[in-house]
Amino acid sequence: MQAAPPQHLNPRKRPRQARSVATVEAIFEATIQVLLREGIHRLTTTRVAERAGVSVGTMYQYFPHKQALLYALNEHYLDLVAERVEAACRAQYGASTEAMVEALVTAYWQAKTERSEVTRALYRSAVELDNEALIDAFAKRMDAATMAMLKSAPDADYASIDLVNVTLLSVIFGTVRNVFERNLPSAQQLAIRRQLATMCLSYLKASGG
Amino acid sequence: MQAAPPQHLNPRKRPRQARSVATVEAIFEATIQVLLREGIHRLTTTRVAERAGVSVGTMYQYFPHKQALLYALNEHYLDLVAERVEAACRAQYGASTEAMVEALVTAYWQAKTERSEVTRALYRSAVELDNEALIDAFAKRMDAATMAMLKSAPDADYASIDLVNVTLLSVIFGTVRNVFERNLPSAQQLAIRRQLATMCLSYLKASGG
DNA sequence: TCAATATATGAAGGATCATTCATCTTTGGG
DNA sequence: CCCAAAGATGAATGATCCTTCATATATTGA
Repeated sequence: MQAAPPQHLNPRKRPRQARSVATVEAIFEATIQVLLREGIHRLTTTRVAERAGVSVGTMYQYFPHKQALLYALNEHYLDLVAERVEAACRAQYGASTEAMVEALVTAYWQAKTERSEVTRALYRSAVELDNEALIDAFAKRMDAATMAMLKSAPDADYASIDLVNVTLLSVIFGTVRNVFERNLPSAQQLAIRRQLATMCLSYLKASGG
Repeated sequence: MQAAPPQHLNPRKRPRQARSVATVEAIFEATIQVLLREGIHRLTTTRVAERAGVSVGTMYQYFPHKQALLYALNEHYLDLVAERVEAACRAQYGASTEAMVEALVTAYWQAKTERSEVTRALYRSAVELDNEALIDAFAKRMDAATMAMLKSAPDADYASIDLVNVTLLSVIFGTVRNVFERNLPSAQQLAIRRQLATMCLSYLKASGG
């Protein structure tokens, strides 16, 4: 995610020695842990530092403030998700519409639910964070990835591919989050996921796929 | 929303005189205002009281603590949304599948986006709030409302209506939220809404509607 | 009109937190 | 081996907040 972060959210300095690289990693990990175990209103710089096994001061060497830490964390996470979806899309170039939809739904769903507590924690950390730039960049990346995939379909000819594409993504991303947040039994989650894929496929077919 | 709130979130006492009814209303309104103008991390009991034109002490006569206030606020809001969707569903008993889907998508979409800043503010207020009971109750109400509507269709016979119904709701609710949060231009929002209705309709048709 | 009850006040207590900075320790290239 | 730069420390500061309670005012039914 190379969205230029809002000025004030820039990291303070980059780790140069192996020691500090480890420190920064520990801080990220600790942030997730605290978020998970204590919730966002108990996510304290001191607590994070403590769990990371460093002192508060150290944290402030790399992040100018708490928000910057959370920003960086979200950036990292979205990057992982984006990469996985992109890879899944690339793998389907020239494939059938059916394979494309299946791959897209599966890739996104898994990326989000594999470590669902972490995902949940990050959703929470993002509230009240100026991360519009992050979300935008993510959306654009996903848009480009799926668009390229759809265009490579040998048997498809969409009337308005932009609209079809943005709809597809909105529906998939939205549904995943909704199911995810309702914390339904996993059997039901799986069933819905299948239905979703079916629904998207018939939508694409009807739209020229 | 009659979900028994977690014990600790119960309101402290009910307003009995006209005066205090007005006070409670003012507090609700003020909470939304503060949430809107200042964000959740500046949502302070003092600030809310100030904006409501009462003293902090007064707030604590009706809400045992901040969380209880936010809980009550969300309860109120979800109630409004639920009522509107229920009414929309009731109005379509016996109608065509097409009319049903259109009505459902429109009702929910409008309920959420009509005062979109308020919706956004409430989404934020709900984070880090023990409102699972609220969400569950809301989901159940919606489930019942749409299920009754679908069953009343003269021309439909769904293989597994439970799954179809829960999928439909997940997709609609999820998509609305996704589009909503991405803050797309309203022309595009409208276009996606139309696509969504189309998509749901073809899904229902294919499922036996 | 007059208690009894309901409602409102807001200063003060107690707690938590984000952030800084003077000081100390470690690292790695020469 | 040495030292300049990098990294780490954590007590202290200043600010903000939630919540309480002793006190004051308003309302209502009799």
